[in-house]
Amino acid sequence: MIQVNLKGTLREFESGVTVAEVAKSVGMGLYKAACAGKLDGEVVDLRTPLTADCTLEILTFDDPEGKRAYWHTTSHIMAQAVGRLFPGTKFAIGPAIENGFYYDFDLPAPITQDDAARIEAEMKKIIKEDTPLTRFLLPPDEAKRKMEDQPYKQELIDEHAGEGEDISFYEQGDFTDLCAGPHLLTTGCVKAVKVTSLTGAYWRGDAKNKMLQRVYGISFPKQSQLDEYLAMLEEAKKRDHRRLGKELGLFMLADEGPGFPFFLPKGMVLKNTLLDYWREVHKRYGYMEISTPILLNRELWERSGHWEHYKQNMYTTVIDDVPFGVKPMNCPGGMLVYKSEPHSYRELPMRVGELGLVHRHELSGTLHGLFRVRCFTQDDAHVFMTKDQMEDVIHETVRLFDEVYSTFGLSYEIELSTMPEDHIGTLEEWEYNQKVLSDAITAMGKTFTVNEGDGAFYGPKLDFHISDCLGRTWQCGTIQLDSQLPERFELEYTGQDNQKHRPVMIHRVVFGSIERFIGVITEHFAGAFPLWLAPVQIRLLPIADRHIARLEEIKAVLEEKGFRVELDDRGEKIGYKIREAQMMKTPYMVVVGDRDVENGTVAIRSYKGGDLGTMTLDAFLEKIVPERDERRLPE
RNA sequence: GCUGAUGUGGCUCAAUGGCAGAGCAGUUCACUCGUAAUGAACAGGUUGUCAGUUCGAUUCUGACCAUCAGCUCCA
Repeated sequence: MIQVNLKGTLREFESGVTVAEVAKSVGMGLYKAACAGKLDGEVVDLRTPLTADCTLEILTFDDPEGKRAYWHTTSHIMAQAVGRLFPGTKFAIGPAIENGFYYDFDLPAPITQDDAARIEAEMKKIIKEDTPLTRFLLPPDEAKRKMEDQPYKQELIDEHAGEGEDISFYEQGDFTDLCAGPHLLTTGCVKAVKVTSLTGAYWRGDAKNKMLQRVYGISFPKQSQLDEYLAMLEEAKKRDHRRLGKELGLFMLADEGPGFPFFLPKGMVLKNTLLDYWREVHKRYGYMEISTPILLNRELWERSGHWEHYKQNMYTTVIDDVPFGVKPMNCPGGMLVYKSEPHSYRELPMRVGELGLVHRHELSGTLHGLFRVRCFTQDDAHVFMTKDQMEDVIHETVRLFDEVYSTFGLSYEIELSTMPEDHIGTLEEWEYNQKVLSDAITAMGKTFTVNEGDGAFYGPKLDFHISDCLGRTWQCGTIQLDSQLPERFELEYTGQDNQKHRPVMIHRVVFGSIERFIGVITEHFAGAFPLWLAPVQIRLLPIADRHIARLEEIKAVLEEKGFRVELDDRGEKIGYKIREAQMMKTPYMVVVGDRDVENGTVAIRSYKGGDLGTMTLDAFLEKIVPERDERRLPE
């Protein structure tokens, strides 16, 4: 007999009892919902036998690991369905992902959108068949024989062969796949499924390899959960910044300049308001501001290393027979500014900001609204410092990030990106700088994940991925630690000891790119910006033409207080004007009719709250001035 | 860049190998109205571009351009 600790309760079982059987003993509900087990902290398959005293937790769809097992099983069901519908299919891989799963196939012929419906129907059939999944192990050579007509599986087996362990397989009826698991017990445990999209994807994610067909899907234990998920996708579609950007008149893109956004008057108000805010914050944190040229000669880019490591993304031209590069980053210009005069240790840390317009030739297929463009404004800054100021400067920078992001109600996750293959500097320098970054962030009580090999070519970086209200994440801020450029540009400061020393520096952006940030907050707020950001803050709506004069007086008062106001003097009914102001997501509407002119009042309507009733203009101002000045978020 | 899809007035979308249509938006006129669409009239298109097939192409074919879903890449 063995003792199993189930959520603090000790239970006795025969040795060899499986995780699934333990779940069954607790109750059918948990047995049916079980996706995997957590045995002494390790995720295991439901078929795993228990042979010693242990602590066990039954994982369901509500646990992240249980969800993975659920989706992974659904991906096997999809593979089985595709195998049945398209004989001769070669199977690649089919993992669970953040939202659902995919499976990559090498198909005899390309599949179309109609096939997606057929695959989904076949999957439902397999679910109905309720076939058990069984698990078995084979040594590598036998595994290869079992998968002899599957070239991609052969490659995967070869990779595992070196580890000297047997290969784990799962089988469900007419479909077998090598897989470490864990998996559900039968195909019938999966309830609601949906094939979400079809696309191409390279084998092993390498553009040199063959492109396979990737089929994405998602599944849930209840139809209602699937419906909810699909409704969430609809909501995300409505919030798409490309759609809202058009509807709200913020920006446009033209065929004549792919990836080069045009800002329209309302978008320009938004952009300038963000930049005003940025300047206010950075001034408070002791930053200076500079501006460096967009075009600089090739010799500079060679010195900075960009010519060697970033040329494929740079636009170039020739002026008076001299080759020039359009800046893809602001740093080299910043280096020249630092070098233009001698510096003392007393000036350090020296914080130099630049709202720099950079151009990068991104691949055409990667362009995406304002999220991925070929020309954007970085809210860049370089902080030059001594080595022993590094930690303080990083802390101060993270505090600045915290302040800015919380102003927008955005939360974030930190990623540490380490040395890429294509880099400058020694391994020792990289490791030292990576440690400085990770220690600094840990000392602040913050956690981070590591993104191996994803640093900039000149140094490691902390990337700030901010998540919007739908839980999607976007990389915006980054702090990059750089000891290479100061070396290459021979930057110096005079120390207390009257000797020349080399400073270190960080590159950092908070918004990342103003363009991307505008896209992110547009989706985050669903276009209904907080009062301080709204391009039009108040719209004035006369009931009839005779009320226009009174609203013109009100307009003058509001504008005098610095508000952005529009008067809708068209000869339309009040309902029509309100509808339009609502659709433009205008925070406040001021309605004036006979009653208001007589009583000296205004009728206020807010975008979020509807009709707020009648008040004096002063009372209205008392409400909205602090709302704007404190940059309050919408409720 | 790669794989697949798409491209019709400002927007959303119809239709067809034989004169391209609707709603919204726009303009004009009437209405002067109290919290999400007043009515009428008018105007608006070389169907992404360039070739080809055809008596005739917006429709079929090809190339290119752009966009979309992903891959790769990235602020």
